Amino acid sequence: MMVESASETTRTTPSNQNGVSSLSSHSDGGGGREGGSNGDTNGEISPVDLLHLQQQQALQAARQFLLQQASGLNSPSSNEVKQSPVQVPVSMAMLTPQMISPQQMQQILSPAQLQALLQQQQAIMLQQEYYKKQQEQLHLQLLTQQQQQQAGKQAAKEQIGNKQLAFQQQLIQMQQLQQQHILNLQRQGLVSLQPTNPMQSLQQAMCPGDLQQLWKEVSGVQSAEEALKQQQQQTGEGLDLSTNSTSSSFPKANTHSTLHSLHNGQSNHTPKRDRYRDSHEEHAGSHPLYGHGECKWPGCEALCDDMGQFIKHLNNEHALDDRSTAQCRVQMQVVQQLEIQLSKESERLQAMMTHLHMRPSEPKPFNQPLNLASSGSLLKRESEAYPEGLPHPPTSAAAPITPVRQGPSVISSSSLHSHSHSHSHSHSHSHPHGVGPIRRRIADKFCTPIASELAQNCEFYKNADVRPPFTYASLIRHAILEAPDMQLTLNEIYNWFTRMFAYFRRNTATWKNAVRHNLSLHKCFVRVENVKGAVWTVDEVEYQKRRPPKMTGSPTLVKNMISGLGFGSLNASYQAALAESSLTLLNSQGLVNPSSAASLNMLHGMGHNDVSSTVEQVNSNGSCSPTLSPQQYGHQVHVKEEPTEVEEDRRSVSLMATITHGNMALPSDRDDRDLEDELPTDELE
DNA sequence: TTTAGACTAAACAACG
DNA sequence: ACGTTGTTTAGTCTAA
Repeated sequence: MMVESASETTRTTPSNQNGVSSLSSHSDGGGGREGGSNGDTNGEISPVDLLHLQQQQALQAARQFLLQQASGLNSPSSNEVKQSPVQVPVSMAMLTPQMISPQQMQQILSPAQLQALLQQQQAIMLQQEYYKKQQEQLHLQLLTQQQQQQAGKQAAKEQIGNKQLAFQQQLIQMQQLQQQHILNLQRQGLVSLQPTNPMQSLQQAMCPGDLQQLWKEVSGVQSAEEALKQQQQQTGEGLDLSTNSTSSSFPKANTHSTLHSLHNGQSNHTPKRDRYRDSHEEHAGSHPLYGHGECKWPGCEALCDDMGQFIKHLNNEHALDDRSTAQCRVQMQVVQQLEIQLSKESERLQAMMTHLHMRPSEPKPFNQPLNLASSGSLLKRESEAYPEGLPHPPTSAAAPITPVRQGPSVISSSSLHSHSHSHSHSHSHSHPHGVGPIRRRIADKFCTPIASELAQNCEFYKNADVRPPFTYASLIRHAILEAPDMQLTLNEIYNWFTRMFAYFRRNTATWKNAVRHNLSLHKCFVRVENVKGAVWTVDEVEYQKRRPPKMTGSPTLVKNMISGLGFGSLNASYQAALAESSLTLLNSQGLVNPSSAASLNMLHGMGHNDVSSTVEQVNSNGSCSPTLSPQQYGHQVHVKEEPTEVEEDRRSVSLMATITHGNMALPSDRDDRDLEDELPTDELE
């Protein structure tokens, strides 16, 4: 029967996550918009080969790096990350804002940039070596101190212990610094190849609030240690262990670091050079987090003589706590970014080679990363619908395209999220039922890819009673396109709403009325008489006709949004936007089936020549009138007559949106159909 | 200030 | 008679 607000989720809604408050900081950076940097490679063979080689090198390096990073995620406790008490907000903070820009930035790495990235990775390796050497020195110092201790007996025990503590904390700080530095370099490599300050580029890539939150979690230990170290420096040698354990204002982290240090100290009697002799033991009892005699936990590198000691260390030092959880998240992010970059670069390579009529050396082994396989149903279907027979239309089309008028899809949903929430929140008072109007303009203005946004924040909307920042029309369209046959009955649309959004599990009469109203009002929704009854489909052409071209590619808007997101380099950002648009076009065009090429052309003929609308049109479905079989057309009852209307959400689906489904901080993202069983709402039709 | 889009509310009709 | 589905109109709010 009715979907009578079955589960009135009364959980506290993190409605106002104080994220980025204003997108519209009117700081006109005034940077010149430069065209896409990736020029055509229609030169001779040698540059082409060079490109190819560079791409291959980049892929190889990324692959290796990815493997290293991914192996670090196989921690036994990794599955328990979701137990974080602030699961939804934290995951949101992780997923949404700071993920967008670097990932989309990385799409535009030119071959030269790729090479620079390679060099940076080599630099990372060198710096890792440097850190390791420094750590070794520290270990050696500790070792000599221990020997001195034993020689000097217990007279100066406390004092030496303090020295040891200082060294140990120095060591830990070094490790933390190393981890942080590596992360920074990675992000820097993904975001910008300019040799700027790592933290600066990191901040460019992430929203300040989230950056702060993330690093607050991750570097909690470090900050504690820094405080401790400062304390030590101030008090000289007068800090004893008791003081250490009692005076710290970071009890948890401090306890951890102390244990950590002590543990390191205990295992110090095996110098690093000796550890390499025992490398054969590591293979006896292999553990993904154990290698070369040390703990591979990010930022740890504690020395463990054997597997048993390592297991002990793992259980003691890396148990399920906030710190481990935070580190896990960071590692997850690293892996995600690398995976995304890998897939992007693979695709780019494929496109380049196809464009140059070269045969791929390998049949796209990394074209579909693992996480992509477990993505949302819509995108999964789209990826499954990848036309193998087609000569990969993106390749020839994407490279020459200079999407000058492209709306900044690169900005997309990142900062929109919290903004929209606060927005709808601020207006909910005017509606007695708490059903504030969906702030359509938000999604419209900022070119939110609804698929991306939904894919990213799927779990959030499912659980939090937060109004999604999309119009009813876009939501309905998304629901319909997500359906297996791209058609839904009204009741199924209802169910999709209640399934996907906790917000729509109450005030059913209101929003259902709105859904029906939208279905009837908008010409893009076509009612089709089916065997079982009436179903609703989406007419993509009509849907695309609804958008006004006025906003597309507004330079001031682009600049505002870029500056509002805190991008440091406007040129780089804009190039990223340009390349993003072309790349998303590339990505989504790969999903085009032959029949949709006509609609594509038709759209161009209709004057919708901006890339974004084309991309959305293509990616959302692939055919103009989705899945209308001839007899369905024959039974079509009613075609509404509606003047052209405007609708938001015609952007591209970025692959990264699907990547985030692999986020393990979130519950496994099953198919939507599976979720229907969970909800006590009506599926009884 | 005007205008257009989106939302809410409601009336109404058709249908099972 | 009742609930669902679908259409239509009116009013309000917001942003351009």
